[in-house]
Formats: sequence, structure tokens, C-alpha cells
Amino acid sequence: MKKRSIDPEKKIDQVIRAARRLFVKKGFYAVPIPEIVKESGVSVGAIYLHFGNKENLAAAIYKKTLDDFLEQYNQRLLGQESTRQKLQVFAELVFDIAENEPDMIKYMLSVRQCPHPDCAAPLCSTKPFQLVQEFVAAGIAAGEVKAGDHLLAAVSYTGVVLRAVELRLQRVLEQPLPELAGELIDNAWSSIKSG
Amino acid sequence: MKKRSIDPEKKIDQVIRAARRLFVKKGFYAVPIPEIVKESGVSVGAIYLHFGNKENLAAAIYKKTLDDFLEQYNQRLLGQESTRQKLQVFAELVFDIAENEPDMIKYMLSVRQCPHPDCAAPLCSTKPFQLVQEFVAAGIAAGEVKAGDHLLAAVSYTGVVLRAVELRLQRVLEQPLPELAGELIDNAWSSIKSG
DNA sequence: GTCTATAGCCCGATAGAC
DNA sequence: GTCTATCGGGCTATAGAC
Repeated sequence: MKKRSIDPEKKIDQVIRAARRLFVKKGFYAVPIPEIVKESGVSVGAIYLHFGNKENLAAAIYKKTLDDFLEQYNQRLLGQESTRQKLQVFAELVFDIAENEPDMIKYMLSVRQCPHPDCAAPLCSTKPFQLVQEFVAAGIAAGEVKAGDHLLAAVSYTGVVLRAVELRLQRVLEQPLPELAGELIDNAWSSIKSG
Repeated sequence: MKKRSIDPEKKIDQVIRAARRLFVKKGFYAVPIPEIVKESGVSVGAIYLHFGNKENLAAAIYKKTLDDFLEQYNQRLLGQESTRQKLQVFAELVFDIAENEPDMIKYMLSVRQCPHPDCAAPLCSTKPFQLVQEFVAAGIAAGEVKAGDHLLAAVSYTGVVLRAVELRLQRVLEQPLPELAGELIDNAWSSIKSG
């Protein structure tokens, strides 16, 4: 048994996690490759062999982060029927991740520094946020959400959620988000519900 | 009369405007000083004489941007009495600036890339956003805003506004924000109003 | 496939003429 | 006070041993 990372796939994962940690802490441009080498235990050569360049690495991190997020959202959606509930589990998921694996959310919010085209795409064009837009549109059709532009309604709901996350990540909000979730989700839903 | 910028203060202002334009377009780290020189018509030497280094320049841009924003907000506050109106003119101001001088808002939202301490302070700790928090707190006391944590209420209101701005700046929202203001401000207010 | 060593480039900041 | 020319440093990416 070798001392670490028998599996090349394990190495890639180590690089991704280490690089993400550093990118969210200091910013894409402020992290030199040698620092990722130190933090991950993987050599420069191996990193360039697998990712080609620094931008591709950032894009790979982004893809993996979004894939994980979508998978968790799909799990939590099982059994949820009403629009209100589908949006609520979205907010709860975002809040839980912000507390337990903040790098994921921080990366999603800060990756736009990187010039790679995959990183430049707006957050709302990603799969999980597209789902939210679809749920809101369906909610309008069903009369659960008040009439109006479904994109604006999605913007309002996610705006409340994401702004709360940002302030929590900056430690302006001192309590963990799951404790504040009740009030925040109530506010978010109030901004778009019908009646 | 010299060909340009008789006044040293005018030069500083040219540098600030040019650098802000470039920083929001490409990011702090992706803009080399020589590019600011080309864009502003002011030499490297003059820039370093007045600002000392690149980070201080970013901080000076931030201060000027926030000062301008606060001044405009104070003007619009004149004559507004209700909490609802004070928050509404905040949202309208943000929307107007996002359309007419987008660099101001973009800079406020993206300056945290720069490592200067003045740039790292959270947006909600700045004067205009502190004012919003105070108005919300007063609104709760007056019964206009529903009972609860005033910080969470301010987060919710500004969350709707800022998320809309972000999506408009990315051109996801295709109509100018002032045209969408009615619906958005209604959503934002619905998220926190009493009753 | 994986490493180390280094090439080559570009940036921020300064020195010194005017 | 303002300019141009340049230095030193640190970065990305590669070349070549193992």
C-alpha cells in the first residue's frame, strides 16, 4: 500500500477540494499553482496533465460543485408536491450547505472571477436554478404563486435566500442559517405567494 | 489652455473613472497598471504618486462610489416619511443607477476581489445599507413592518433588489429595471410588510 | 504517469531625467 | 509634479529525468 492516493481519481479529487478551498479563501488570481501543490500533495506536473491549465481546473471545480448540489436537491425534492414545498427544500438545502460545506456555496458565488467561459455563465442559468424557475412558473399556473413574470418571482425568492447566505458567510448574521430558516423562508414565500 | 487636465484633481478623477471601468469589466487582478494609463491618459508615475499602489486605488474608487451613492440616496429621501417610501426610493435609486451608471453598482458588488481592508468590508456595513437597516427597525417599531429580526427583514428586502440588479447586469433580465420596478418593489415589500 | 527544475513572460513598483 | 525606462519578483506552463 502506498502512502497516499493509490487511485489517480483520488488525486484529482484532492486537487479539486484543495483548490476550491484556496480559491474561495483568496480568490482565483491570488492562488499560485505551487500553493495548490502544497495544499493537495499533488505535483505541478500531475495537475497540468489532468487539467491542462489553471482555468480548466476552476471550471472542473465548478462543474463538480454544481453536480453535487443538483444531486442533493433532487434527493430532497422526492415526495414534495406543492410549489411552496419545492422552493422551501431549495432554501433549506442552500442554508444547510452554507453551514456544513460553505466552500461549495462560496465557490458558486465567487467563481465568476475566472475567465473560463463555463465559469462566466450566470448562476441562474445552471440546472438547479432553472428548476426553481420552472417550479415558480408551475406555481403561477396553479394559482399558488401570484400572477406576474415568473422570472421576477424566482429572482425575488432566490434573492432573499442568497442574500441571507452571503451575509452569513461574512459572519454578519451570527446565528446558523438553519435557525433563521423559518423566518427567512417565510419572507421569501411572502414575496411571491398569491392572495 | 493645455490640451487636457489642467487640474490635478481632474486627473485623479480620470484615473478613478477609467480604473473603475476596467476593474468591473475584467476584474482587479486582470487589469495591469499600463492599461489604466492608456485608458485614463495619466502616466504611471502620477498614479503611484497619488495612490501609492494599486490596492489604494481600488479603495479610493470604492470610497468615491459609495460617497456618490449615499449623496444621491439622501437627496431622494427628502420628503419621504413612511418606511415603505424610504425603502422604495432606495430600490428605485439602485435600479436607476444600474441602468444609467452600471459601473457604480457593479463595482460595489465586485470590489471584494481586492485585498485592501476597506474593500473587504461587507456591503451591508456601508452607510447607505446601514440606513436601510435603521429604517426597517423603525418600521417594525411603528408596526409598518412585521415583527421579527430587523436585520433579517433588511436582508430580505435588499435581497430582492440586489438579485434583480445582478440578473439585469448580466442581461438575464431583458427589460430595463425601472420598467420592472413596480413588480419588484411590490415583491420586496410583501416579504416584510405587516398584516 | 509522475516528478523536479526551469524557461519565459508579465506585472507592480521605483529611480532619476526633466 | 510628471514623465519614461527599467528592475526585481513571482507567476504559468513546459521539458525532460525517472
